[in-house]
Amino acid sequence: MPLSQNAYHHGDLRKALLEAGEQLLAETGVAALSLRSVAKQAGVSHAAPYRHFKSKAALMSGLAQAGFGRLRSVIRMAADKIPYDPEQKLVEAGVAYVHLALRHPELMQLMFSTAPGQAPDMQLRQASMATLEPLVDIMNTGIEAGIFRDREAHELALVAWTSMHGMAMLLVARLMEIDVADEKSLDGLVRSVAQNVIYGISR
Amino acid sequence: MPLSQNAYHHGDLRKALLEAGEQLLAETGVAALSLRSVAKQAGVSHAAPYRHFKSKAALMSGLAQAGFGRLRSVIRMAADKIPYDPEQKLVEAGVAYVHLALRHPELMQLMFSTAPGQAPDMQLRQASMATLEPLVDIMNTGIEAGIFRDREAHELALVAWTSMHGMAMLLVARLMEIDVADEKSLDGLVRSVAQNVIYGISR
DNA sequence: CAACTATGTTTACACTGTAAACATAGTTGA
DNA sequence: TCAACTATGTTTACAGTGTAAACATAGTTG
Repeated sequence: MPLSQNAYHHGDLRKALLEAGEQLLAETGVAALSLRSVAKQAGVSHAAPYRHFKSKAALMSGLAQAGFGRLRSVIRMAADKIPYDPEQKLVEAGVAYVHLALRHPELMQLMFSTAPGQAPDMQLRQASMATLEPLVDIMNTGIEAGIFRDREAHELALVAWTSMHGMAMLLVARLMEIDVADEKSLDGLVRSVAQNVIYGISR
Repeated sequence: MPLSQNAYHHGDLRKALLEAGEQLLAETGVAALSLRSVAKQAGVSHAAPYRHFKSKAALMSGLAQAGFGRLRSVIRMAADKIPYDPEQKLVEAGVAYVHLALRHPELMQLMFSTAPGQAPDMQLRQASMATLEPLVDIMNTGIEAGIFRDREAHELALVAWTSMHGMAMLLVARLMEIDVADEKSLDGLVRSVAQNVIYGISR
């Protein structure tokens, strides 16, 4: 039995470690997320992770990449729910962005706290920039429909991304004076900011 | 000599620790910033900081507060340089925000990485929200001058803050495809985003 | 000047990331 | 077939971490 799990060889420890890390991240927070605790959660010795990740940072990067995947997917799903209206697509994308951030604050912090001032590894960078894709798509349809100003879609998408991201991170850090648990007022804030962004990019 | 420095009692160890922390933060990065290294840098034993900060987190919070003070001051100075034009004030505030972030990426990361999902201590929260004040002032003058839309200044300031902040943090994390060292293109990006924000809040 | 308080140091402990030496299982080539 | 090899685990070791407790010293106050 080559790929099965037995006492010694795990089967797919890499995936198991990422899952264990994700769970511990949500439960205990990013500060308490140690390599050793992840290994224990996955049921292996504390040095086993080094066969699949060259350092703790590499494991973290793996978790962050998965997070970016989910973020992009959530944004795209939110936009796809609205069939035609690009403005409404943008609003819903913003709401989805903020909601995901507040449901997984620890993951969000991890994703965007690459060692500051030094480049993240290429895979992580690629995963993060993929976040922009759904926004660029929205902008393109909006531009073609004559709703948004005729600039490069990338430029307009950046405006949307920066403000969504800033809002999400300030909310996660509890640095804005708003009760995050009150979904009514939270969504109101998001829609207000999103609407102002739309004003800015509409013709 | 009551307040002098002698072999045993330091004089003002609290301030010395904050200064040592600030220096080490810039030099070695937030990941390598340990309580013990700060104590050593300040020339005291590794447990001495506990007489002035109840935990490492409290020291970090102190550093973050000082950072918020600098951020607010930099924003205000940038806005004050422009005498009349509120739009231009806003652009310069954005440029200043991003420049400070890129000159002190480690500090920035520290300031906005409060343990996610749980409220920061009141002093830190207060310090962070004071960042909004210069922006609110700009909005008020813009609204009174009939340049910006007649909404609550706070609402408009939030739009500006979120997008400035998002851009700054994405740049610090090196998650945007732009050469941060190239000041020309960096400022171009900032001004582009700022201009779009202004479109959005202008009447 | 005795008691008290503030502010340091020393010692101790459990935990961390990581490297090195070792063990075991699966794969491969003569 | 089975010996060599590789992949993937474990164990042991080490320096560094945050923090608590016991202790030491200086400044302040009755």
